[in-house]
Amino acid sequence: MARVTIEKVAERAGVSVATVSRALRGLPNVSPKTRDRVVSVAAMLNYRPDPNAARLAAGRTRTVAVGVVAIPIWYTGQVVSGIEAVLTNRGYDLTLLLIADELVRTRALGDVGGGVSKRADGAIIVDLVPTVTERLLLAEHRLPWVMVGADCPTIDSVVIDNVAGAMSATRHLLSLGHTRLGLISGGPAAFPSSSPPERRTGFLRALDEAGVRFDPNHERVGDFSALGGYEAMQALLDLRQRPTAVFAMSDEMAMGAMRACEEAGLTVPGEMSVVGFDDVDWAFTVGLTTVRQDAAELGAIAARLMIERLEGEACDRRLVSVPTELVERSSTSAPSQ
Amino acid sequence: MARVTIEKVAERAGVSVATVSRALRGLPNVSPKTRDRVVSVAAMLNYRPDPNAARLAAGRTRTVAVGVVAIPIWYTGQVVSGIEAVLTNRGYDLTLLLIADELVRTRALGDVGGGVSKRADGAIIVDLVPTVTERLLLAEHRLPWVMVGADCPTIDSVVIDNVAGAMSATRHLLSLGHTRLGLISGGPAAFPSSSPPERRTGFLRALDEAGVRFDPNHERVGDFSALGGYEAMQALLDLRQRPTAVFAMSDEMAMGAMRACEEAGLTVPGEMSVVGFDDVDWAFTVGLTTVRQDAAELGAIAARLMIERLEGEACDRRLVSVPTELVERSSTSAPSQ
DNA sequence: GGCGACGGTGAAAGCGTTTTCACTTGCCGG
DNA sequence: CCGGCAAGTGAAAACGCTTTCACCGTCGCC
Repeated sequence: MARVTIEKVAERAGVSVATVSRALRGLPNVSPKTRDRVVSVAAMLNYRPDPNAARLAAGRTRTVAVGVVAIPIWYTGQVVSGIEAVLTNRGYDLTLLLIADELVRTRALGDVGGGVSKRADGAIIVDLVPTVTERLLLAEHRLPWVMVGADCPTIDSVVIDNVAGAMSATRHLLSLGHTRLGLISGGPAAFPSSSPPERRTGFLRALDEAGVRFDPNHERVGDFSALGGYEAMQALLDLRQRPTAVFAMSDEMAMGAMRACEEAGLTVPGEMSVVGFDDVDWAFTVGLTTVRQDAAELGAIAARLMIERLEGEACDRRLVSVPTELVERSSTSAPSQ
Repeated sequence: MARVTIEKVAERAGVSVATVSRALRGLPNVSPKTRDRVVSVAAMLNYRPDPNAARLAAGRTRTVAVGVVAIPIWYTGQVVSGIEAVLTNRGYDLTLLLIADELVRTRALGDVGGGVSKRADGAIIVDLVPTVTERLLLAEHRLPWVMVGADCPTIDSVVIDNVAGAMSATRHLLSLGHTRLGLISGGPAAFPSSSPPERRTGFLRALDEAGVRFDPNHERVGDFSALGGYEAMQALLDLRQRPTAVFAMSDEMAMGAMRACEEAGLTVPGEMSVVGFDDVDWAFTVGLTTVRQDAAELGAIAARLMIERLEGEACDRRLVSVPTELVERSSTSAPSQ
């Protein structure tokens, strides 16, 4: 099965390689008759252009890089699969960049000129806000960027309204009559995203709105994992004056928190209400009240924005926000006396 | 910031491009002195070879394609992140191929000649067993393949011992005194992998070993999701003679199953024991007894095998099996009278 | 002291596309 | 009828590397 190149197609179709190239890519200035012939010859020979040659010649890769902090989180997986779906559909390749630590981060973002810019036409960054320095570097290599999960000024961003989401969760708790609320957050260090501070803001704003005071001691940081939530809740339970309800910034942390309660002999929601964030697929199995976000849709939108940037004409920076929705289940109730 | 090409480096270092190429890639036949000079000039100019040009010239891509069925599953995310880690570490790119349906599957596997073989040097397929026809097609384009999660004859495979894993779970249930066991499996249709039948085999073998009879009516298929497990368990609970314990082929299904029990007013493990498979990060939050597998490690091993195939000398087909481990928590106990 | 071998190097030929540019036609309007 | 313009086409120059091959010293060896 010898390599079939564009040249062979040209030969068999009795035209030049230039014409084949044009015909196959749907460019103008090819007569319908010629185009048909070329297309059918190509099909017959089962010709596939070599993407590398095309990339080299055209200077475009038809590839977008996706940078994520950590795949194994539910949220990340959803986003990536949303991106993948539309990218594949539009004939783009997707190259994964796992940004595990500072080192890799530098390699991927800072040094992006050599790193990414020759491998991809653009990059979608999931839940990672670039530093100012990094932003400058990005700008230098005129690569299109789109952020998902963080509203990054001057860069196309697709986000959820974390403030509103957190507020809805918090209001729900308040409306049930809770006045001593706990917060299981994710520290910037653990998860260098903008979501934690935003959700924190929403949480505090709802309290403020209701005139309820927040005891700073009632905030613990998890690392967005079940274990992190578990330990955070244990710490809260150790307090002499414990909260009667907690808002965890992710479902996984919420589940860890519920576990801690159970081990401490507290019933949920009887003695402790818990609300999470995400609505992961299995959240219903523990009756978790949570804030639903459609992470896959976030990814899909980001991919669409990217393709528009790559193929459409220049346009202003865009920001799209997809709504969240509180879903009430059985992990929350009025506080017991 | 003009493009810095290999030519510029050669110029500044006072050598030919050939020498630069050799020096930078650590090839022999370059004097240490020359190499040092080239390396430092390259660093100074911040030179990065264009991967596309390199691929075109060398005929190798330093990219491996990863085909997965569905990213959002815990298992898949783990595997991919394991792969990513070692690939990145060794200077390979990773391109993601989401194989969602038959259509894509054909495109990705069947048509692999044009599809993958020019984009990647090899492919790692996660949890998908290719049909015989597909295997022939793969063989045609001399691409190295490695399977993870399925022992595919003639192809390098890294797997866990599903039979043994399922047996350990089942024996555990039996040793507690259960004799009416239920099985929540994943149909081949829902999840075209070899794990479900293998786990089923292990389950049946353990029963057989113990001389316990299996009521075929006690098997329901989920789709490896929490919801699937939930519905499967509901069906089991509807039986006039229900099992007293069930083995679910994934933790997510197990959690759905536990939920169904709770809704039906059954206590776990009091009136129903449940054991899962995977040991997902949050399994401990519901006290799930389960069979732990290190999915990230599976991915890492697969990536290493792939790199060896690509860089090492030819060798026989390899099969590596990584052990599983039963972890006992609180979702299982002796049956109630 | 000659001779082959070998390490180090450069020139140049690809690799398989895309894209520019120049060159035909055929057609239209004047 | 002729000049000009547009559509259709091909030749050839990139694109930025890798790799082969030939070449030149230097060495070790008989």
